Amino acid sequence: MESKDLRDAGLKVTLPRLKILKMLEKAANRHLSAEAIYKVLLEEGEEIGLATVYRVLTQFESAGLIKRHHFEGGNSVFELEQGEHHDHILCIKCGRVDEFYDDLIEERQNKVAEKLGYKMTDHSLYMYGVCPACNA
Amino acid sequence: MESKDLRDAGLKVTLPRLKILKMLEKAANRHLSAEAIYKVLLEEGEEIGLATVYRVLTQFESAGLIKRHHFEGGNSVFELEQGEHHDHILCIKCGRVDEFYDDLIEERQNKVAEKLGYKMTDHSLYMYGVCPACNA
DNA sequence: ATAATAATGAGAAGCGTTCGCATATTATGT
DNA sequence: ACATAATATGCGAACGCTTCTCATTATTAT
Ligand SMILES: [Mn+2]
Ligand SMILES: [Mn+2]
Ligand SMILES: [Zn+2]
Ligand SMILES: [Zn+2]
Repeated sequence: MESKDLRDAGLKVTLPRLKILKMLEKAANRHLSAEAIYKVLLEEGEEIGLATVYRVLTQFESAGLIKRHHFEGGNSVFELEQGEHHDHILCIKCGRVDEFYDDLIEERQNKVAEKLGYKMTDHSLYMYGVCPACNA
Repeated sequence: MESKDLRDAGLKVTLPRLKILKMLEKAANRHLSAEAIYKVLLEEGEEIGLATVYRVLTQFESAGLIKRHHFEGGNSVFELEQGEHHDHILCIKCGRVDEFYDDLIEERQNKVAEKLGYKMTDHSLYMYGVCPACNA
């Protein structure tokens, strides 16, 4: 239940927060922009402001409920945090996003950071290309 | 000589282009923002507009003379293209940028793209952490 | 030199995002 | 349930980075 998730995160249970969280859980596309979320809510007849969407998403991020990504070209996208880390590959033709996880890449990243004397806190790996469908 | 580089790229040889290219070649910091380049040129007494800096950098990028990076947090940075691809690790405390290249990571990326049926055109890998100096 | 062509600087505009504030909603204690 | 305190909301203005517009100036080809 979404209300519990919000309370656990120390956030008041409000309509905008419930709607946004539900949308991130049910959306066909796992990766949504603030603008996209805002538009869908408007179309569903909600009275919501774009500033609220941004505010709530930032709060969700701080609370660890969602993750923010900076894909190439403009705006941020958000996805539900579901424990397992993964990286992304994007189609430059149709915008499709696929997820992957590669143990060896993760391991080598740690090795590189260690060799350079860094204490790594985060990393982002984005790959860009043409997806199978767009190759036909 | 910079004039030749510009002509080879099909660009007219102008003062702003020469200055910017020279700065990218001589700068202590390999990774410069448009704003940073602009400020230095102003301090050196040049009459230049920020719009020109942005325009020229975009042209250099199209001509393959430089590479643009979108590091976390705000503005793009540019560096001279010198043949060998590399990735970056950034210090979140002092902003230091280190470069690295890992054969195994590159290879695994290709494997991942292949498995997912993508024709990869590009990738960006940024790692974030605390550098050796900032750990002391 | 001249004419044709392209680049420049200045400021306005664009875009995604955040801020400020008066109003509305939620949580708390009775 | 009700009053109260605390917090969140929607709106519009403002922000920071980047691109555009356009009259002026510089570069190239003749
Ligand atoms: Mn994802
Ligand atoms: Mn570099
Ligand atoms: Zn595609
Ligand atoms: Zn550092």
